[in-house]
Amino acid sequence: MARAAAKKTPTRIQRQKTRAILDAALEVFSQHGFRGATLDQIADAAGLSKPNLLYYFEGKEAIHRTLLHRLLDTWLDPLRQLDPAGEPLREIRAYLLRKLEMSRDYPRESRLFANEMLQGAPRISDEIQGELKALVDEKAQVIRGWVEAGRLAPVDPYHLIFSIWATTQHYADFEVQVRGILGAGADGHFHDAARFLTQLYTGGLKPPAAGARRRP
Amino acid sequence: MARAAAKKTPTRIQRQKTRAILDAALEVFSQHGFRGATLDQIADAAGLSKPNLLYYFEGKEAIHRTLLHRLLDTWLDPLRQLDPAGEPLREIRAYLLRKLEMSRDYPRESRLFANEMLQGAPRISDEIQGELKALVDEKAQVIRGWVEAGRLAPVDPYHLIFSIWATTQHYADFEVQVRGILGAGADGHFHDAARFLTQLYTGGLKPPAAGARRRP
DNA sequence: AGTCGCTTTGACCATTTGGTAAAAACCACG
DNA sequence: CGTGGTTTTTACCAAATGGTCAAAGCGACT
Repeated sequence: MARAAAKKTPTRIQRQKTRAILDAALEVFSQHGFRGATLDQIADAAGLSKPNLLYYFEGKEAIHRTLLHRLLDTWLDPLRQLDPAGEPLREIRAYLLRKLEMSRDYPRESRLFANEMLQGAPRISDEIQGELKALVDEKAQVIRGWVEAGRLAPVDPYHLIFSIWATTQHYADFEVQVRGILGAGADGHFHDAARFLTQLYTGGLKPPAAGARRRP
Repeated sequence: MARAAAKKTPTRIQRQKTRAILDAALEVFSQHGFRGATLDQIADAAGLSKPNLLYYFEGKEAIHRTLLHRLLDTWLDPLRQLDPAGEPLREIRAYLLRKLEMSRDYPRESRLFANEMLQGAPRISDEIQGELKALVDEKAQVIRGWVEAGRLAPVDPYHLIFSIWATTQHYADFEVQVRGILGAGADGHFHDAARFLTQLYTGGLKPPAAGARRRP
């Protein structure tokens, strides 16, 4: 009994099917949430029969858990790259843009994560209070350092990070709303979002001084 | 057969039970999503039996639909109050704070809405492209006017609104994450959030000019 | 007190859904 | 080409779930 659980070198077919299943599951889970998704849907999307699906994974939970674990790593990458040695504003802007790109390129992952958070993170609360918190604490320290050195306006590092998460992930998680309001037009809105957010974080909304309009 | 559907004046009991049901349903739907919620859970939370529950509502969908419809109205109120005659920055800040308060005081509503968006808004896509879009278009026009009058930095009105939604609702929708990172301490973080967001939208992150630290 | 209409209950159903068992089909490798 | 392990399928379950129905209970008003 090989049963995917085994740690032996996986067969070509095993790797192949496992990937297909995870991809299908990501699609389904991210759209319907854990309970809303059914094994039949996933099996169908993966092009397998339900029992066949269960040959590769222990059960529904196992698939979901696997997805979530893999996701967290990718998800935190942009923040990991925040360079303490870099120029503060530039670093933050770069981080923001990386996150925005992730929302554009991996909306399903974003929604999977959002779903889990909404339900109270019953399946990854450990990672949140562990891995995630550790990284955020570390980077918050970096930002605090910048503030104390007078290289950044005196802001709360944690809420700064939250706001970046919120604004960027919004474009993936609330995509229907965004499209519904902007019109179903091409995805050009990601470009506009990048421009807007850059300006917001850099300069705020204060109007340019009265006499100085057009070219500073 | 009275069946709550009837438009006649509702009985005292009818009003009372209907309220209890909707409140219970809000609790359950907002935490588990539409498919994740069960009639038994809702009936239980409302203190009724399942058949009794179904005496007041046509079915699961009907309850959900009712909640969503009522919600939308409350939800858009803060934006409706944005006053075209007010001072731009002050108006936007006030709007932001109103939204933040809603996240603090009505997190369940926020999550219900978020859940629906995540699933692709299958049950309120009409309202989004209708009522909601109309209001947003109107207020975006107001903001655009402020920009053109040079009373506000030249920003995209739509993305400005999106960012306000995102940052404020984040505190309700991702509450577990926020608490997990900040520590389960008192809800003081809403105060900090208000302070941070005010600063972000007003002045951005640029550090104060070198010589000018402490008192402008 | 009696009665008519609103409210509640208990017993049931049909479907859906996560999951299992065992046989059949397949495939790589000697 | 046969054989041992890997995959896949067919046939089933038991539990959960949305929903129905008819009978019983209750309450307000005459």
